[in-house]
Amino acid sequence: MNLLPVLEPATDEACCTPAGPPALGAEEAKQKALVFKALADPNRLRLLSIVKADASGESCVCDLTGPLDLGQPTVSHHLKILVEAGLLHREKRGTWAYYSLVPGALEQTAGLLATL
Amino acid sequence: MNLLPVLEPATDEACCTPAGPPALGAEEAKQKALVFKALADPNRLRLLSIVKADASGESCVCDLTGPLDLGQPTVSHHLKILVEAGLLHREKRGTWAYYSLVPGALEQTAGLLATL
DNA sequence: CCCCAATATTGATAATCATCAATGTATAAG
DNA sequence: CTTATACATTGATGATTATCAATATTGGGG
Repeated sequence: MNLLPVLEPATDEACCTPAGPPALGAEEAKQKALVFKALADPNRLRLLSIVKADASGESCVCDLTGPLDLGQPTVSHHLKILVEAGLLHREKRGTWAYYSLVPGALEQTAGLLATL
Repeated sequence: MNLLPVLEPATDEACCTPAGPPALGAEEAKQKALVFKALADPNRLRLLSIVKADASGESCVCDLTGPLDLGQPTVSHHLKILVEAGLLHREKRGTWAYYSLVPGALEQTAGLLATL
């Protein structure tokens, strides 16, 4: 049975750094960029904002085409991008599709910036 | 458009809300999208990460063209976008240009998500 | 002054994207 | 079954973007 070194291992080259990740890998960066790509459009930011501001916590497409000055297919397209980015959740009830914020998704995205 | 079922408790709907902004205006959204546009590229995320990970807190262009598989003009272009977004600071000393994180910029960007 | 190294800018090109018109799909009502 | 409504998908188009090659600019020696 070997004993643990009493002092810090002097041979370790990374003994004093706060040990953040050395850098962002190519694949990791590509993955994180996907979320920011979804946020990199003014109309998509407004969609998130409207859904978030709604008292019921969810909005249907017909409630979203009005505030934005966009056609219905364009709004559907943006909503799909937000769903694929993991920011919105889609639930179909009857003829309507209700979109709501994925709980914690915005906070998790904010966390991505801290762990760059 | 559609009628919502009135099943909610309906107690204290106005008195307890934190009174966040009702929604995001078009101009405000356009402004916020600019920052996320700058973050919506894998190579720019890696640039930020490398600058942040550097022990000295700053990196010159010659330190950034290696890790990324990009030419020098492309790296300069990305750095310019990050500077214009208010995320990086540029300081020229001699022939070299040193880039460093703008203090608090990442945290402030994270805050944008909370105030959507 | 001339030359070299580090970085920035310009111009061109291919790829991605936002938008709309037209069409497709599913569900509810009659 | 037929029709209408809510939403999604497709195809096309104009705009934006990422990248590189070539060139310009800046600053430091000789």
